[in-house]
Amino acid sequence: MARPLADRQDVISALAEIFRDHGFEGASLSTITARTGLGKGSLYNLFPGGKAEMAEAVLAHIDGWFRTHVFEPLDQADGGMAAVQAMFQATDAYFRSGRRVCVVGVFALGDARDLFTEQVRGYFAAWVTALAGALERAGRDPAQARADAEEVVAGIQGALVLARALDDTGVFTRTLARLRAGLGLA
Amino acid sequence: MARPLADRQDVISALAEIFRDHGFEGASLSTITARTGLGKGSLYNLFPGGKAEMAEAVLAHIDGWFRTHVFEPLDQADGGMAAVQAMFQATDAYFRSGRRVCVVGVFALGDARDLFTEQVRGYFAAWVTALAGALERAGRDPAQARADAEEVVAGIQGALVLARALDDTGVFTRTLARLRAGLGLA
DNA sequence: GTACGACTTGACCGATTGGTACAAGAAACC
DNA sequence: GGTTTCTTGTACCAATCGGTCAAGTCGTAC
Repeated sequence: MARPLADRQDVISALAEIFRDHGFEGASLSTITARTGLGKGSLYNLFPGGKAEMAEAVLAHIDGWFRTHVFEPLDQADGGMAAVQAMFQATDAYFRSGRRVCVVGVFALGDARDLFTEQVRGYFAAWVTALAGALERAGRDPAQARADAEEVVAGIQGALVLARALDDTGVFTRTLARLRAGLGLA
Repeated sequence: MARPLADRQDVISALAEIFRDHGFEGASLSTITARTGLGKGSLYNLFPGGKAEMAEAVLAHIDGWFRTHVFEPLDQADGGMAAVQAMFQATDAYFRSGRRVCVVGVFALGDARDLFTEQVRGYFAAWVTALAGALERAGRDPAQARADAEEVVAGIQGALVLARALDDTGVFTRTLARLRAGLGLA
């Protein structure tokens, strides 16, 4: 146990970018070894479960990030819209205004969904629920709050698809602004 | 040249469903032969370019469908909103209320985007442009029309992601209704 | 300095990938 | 029936896939 355990987090971050760019099937072990700089042995030492465990770690990492930076602030929101505003800012920063794409979204559309059903479902469900809760506390009736929340989350995901397809980050920025405006935010 | 050319269209339709379910990388030739019922020989006879040509044919097929059923009606719209209404209906029918996912969207997020950049870009660009045009003729100023069009197309794509992730077609139906309402439609 | 053990490496494994070659089969004309 | 033309299944190919593992490397403890 000599080693300082090093950089599991760094590896996971690198893996996240790889899965983001190539999807689950598209990320071959050779790409992974090339872009992480680690040999297969090291990878299987860190993730004995292979690619599936790597992807799981990435999903857990993302889930953790969103939980602390997005979901929990929304959960703790009092009746104001500050947390919702903050969510938009965090989202824009995280996705780099549409230059980055959502790994969970990529998995959701691809074959990988069947392997990670629960984590994919959980991520989006948590997001919608947290946002709906905050909107409800801000005065909307429950049904409206949920509908608005779904529209925002779907809008963000769709904007990512469009931004990537058109190779135009403007779409993402504009859509985010429209969604914000739709909730009555400046 | 004896054969009546048979069923290329049928094969393309089957291929579309395969790529829809598995993405480009995920659709292996063995799945394709299994689900189309055709041997490799037949497939390479129909599509000498292999998987790439199959995907291209699928994209072209989809593009054709949307052109005749969505884009052109929008282009020919007079000042009314009937064509926009029709678009929503056609979209809901095509995506089976979210049970089906958008092949072009799947390609856009995955590795395949780099192989089919132009077709992916073209599809979404045509959709946004056609819708924006119809909205503009219905009285919106150009910038607003384009923003609204982007929001609708992004919203649809995002709703597909969400519906698939949550395994809940309700999300798709509700989002479509909200988007319609946002344009002032009943 | 030596022994230990966590970590890394890269050759190697069988399975599967996309793609090719080709012989057998089926359909239309004579 | 014979011939020609096209279509089909299948055996095969090199390359690559995800994954394994024996052979090391190297920092630390003694």
